[in-house]
Amino acid sequence: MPKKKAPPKEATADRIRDAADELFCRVGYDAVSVRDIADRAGVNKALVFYHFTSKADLFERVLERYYEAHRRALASAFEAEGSPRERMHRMIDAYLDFMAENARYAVLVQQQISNPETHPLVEKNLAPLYRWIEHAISEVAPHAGPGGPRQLFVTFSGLVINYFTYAPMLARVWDRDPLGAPMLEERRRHVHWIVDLLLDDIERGAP
Amino acid sequence: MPKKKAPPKEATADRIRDAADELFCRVGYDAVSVRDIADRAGVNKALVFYHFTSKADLFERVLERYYEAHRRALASAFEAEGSPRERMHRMIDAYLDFMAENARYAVLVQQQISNPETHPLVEKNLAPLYRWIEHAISEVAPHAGPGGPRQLFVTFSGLVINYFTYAPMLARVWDRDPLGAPMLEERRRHVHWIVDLLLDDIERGAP
DNA sequence: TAGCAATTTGACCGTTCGGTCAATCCGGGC
DNA sequence: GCCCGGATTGACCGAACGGTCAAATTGCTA
Repeated sequence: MPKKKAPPKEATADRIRDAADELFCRVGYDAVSVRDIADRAGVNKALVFYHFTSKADLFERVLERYYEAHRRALASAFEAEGSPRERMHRMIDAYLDFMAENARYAVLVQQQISNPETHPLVEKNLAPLYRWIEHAISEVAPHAGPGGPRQLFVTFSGLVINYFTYAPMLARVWDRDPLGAPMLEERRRHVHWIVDLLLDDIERGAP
Repeated sequence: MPKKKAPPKEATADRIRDAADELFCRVGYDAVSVRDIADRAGVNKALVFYHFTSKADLFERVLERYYEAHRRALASAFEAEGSPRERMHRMIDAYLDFMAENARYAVLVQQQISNPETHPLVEKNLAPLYRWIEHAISEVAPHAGPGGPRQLFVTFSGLVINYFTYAPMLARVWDRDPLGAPMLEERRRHVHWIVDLLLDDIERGAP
């Protein structure tokens, strides 16, 4: 019975990557040391460099998993049947669900986008995803200009992701947990309300 | 003739703070060393610790200047005369102008908000500002719920600030400079278009 | 010109960083 | 029992970090 020769071996690399995931998301890339990651994973620091070539490589692996999950969530929501407007609403729901499940990802992606040092990674992973979203939006808002897909992409994306990046501060300003079910539902209804208002006005021939 | 005894002395601390400003905004707090700051300011590293008690203190000074300018820009725009809707539009214009002039501030503020380590600073500087904005919004959208000031605050704020945090990536995805005058104007019209649509629907008694 | 205080400097400190390496551990096939 | 290759370890490296300090410089007043 030729068993897999590495039942716990893959699990070790996974544990390291999971530990890195949580720490990177919580305090950012620079503020986390490889020692921190190894400690949290319960392994020797040198083992991190056995399974990953460098700290930057480990970071890329963490990001790639998120990017791929992000892309799959949006694509499956948008590519199913229904009117363009229905598919847009479904895509926004999928984006909200994905962010609610991976709240820490919002911080990582904002860090990535705004840091010029990591732009090769952004170009490889995020830019194609965002080109695809902009294309999807152009199905419901075909015209260029202030109401066109270029601006709507930033707006729709910000409506969702900004809520999660603001969440730590909102928890202090409000008296309720912004990531709890009631507030998430309120946000969801808010975003859909806006999307419908914008699409209504665009169908009406504006602006 | 009793001159000021420090014509270039204040300028030294200012040069250090300006150098720190640019570097912190460009690559973030952790990725900048005190040596980098001193080199860019053209002074000895020890001089940084003569004028500021620590690297963290220097960072706070940089942030405070932005927070204060941010607060003044919004307050003067909103507190002048006009209907609530006019004042809301003016406030958004002031926010856009402020961000266009201090594009790097958007990155710093997002970093601050999403990093739990710096929450004492956020509580002291940002939270009061954001409480004030939410109160201002409640003048034009008094009702709670999905169309209420709580959600509108996140939305309006994100409509503006997210454009600037995304700018480095948008410059790669689009073929035009998102911070150039034409695209900034397109964004401005886009945001005002949305604000009017939302306020129209709220006045109509929704949602 | 002497003296004093504020400013500026270079040399230095202990710590932590990312990364390397030889040595050890361990389970499966002969 | 032995060996072998992948997995794991502790010890170690040079570099860079934030921060300190005594000494030197500067500019003003007497």
